[in-house]
Amino acid sequence: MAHWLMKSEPEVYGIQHLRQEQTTLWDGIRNYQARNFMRSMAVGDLAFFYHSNATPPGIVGLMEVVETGLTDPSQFDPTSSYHDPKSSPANPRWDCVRLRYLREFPRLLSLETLRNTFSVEELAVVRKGNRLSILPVPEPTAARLFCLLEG
DNA sequence: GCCAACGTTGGC
DNA sequence: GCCAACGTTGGC
Repeated sequence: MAHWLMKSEPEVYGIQHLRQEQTTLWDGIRNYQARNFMRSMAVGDLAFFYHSNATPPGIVGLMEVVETGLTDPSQFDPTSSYHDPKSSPANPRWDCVRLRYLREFPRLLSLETLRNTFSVEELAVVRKGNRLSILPVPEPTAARLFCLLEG
């Protein structure tokens, strides 16, 4: 069982939206590296929900991967801002996964605290200018995150 | 609003 | 295949 960090802007889709819906398709990922990380996810993996473009940015909750290998439907939708004209149902290029709400942490764990706690090797999100919206979290780092978030 | 980081595109 | 131009992400 692996751990991940997944970013979303709270004003677009935040942890509160997921708590209301309980499950969601994590669609709209249009970066090959992030897509490939989604492709290597397995059912039962856990993902830290990270609020980006927030004040302050940081980890706010926990999700579980409940379905993998899904084709992102928004790539075929001409009215969607995620529409990809180079993609077709016969040749889809973007995947997504389905996630389930697990819980919200009692306090946000800010990027500033993460930077003071982890090196870039331990947690890639602390690297300056990191734009990847989906990142793997090494197991030792995941264990320390749970201590910080719930201890 | 600014800017650093960096992926993508297109000319050659 | 190189590289400049451009666009996007996201912190500050």
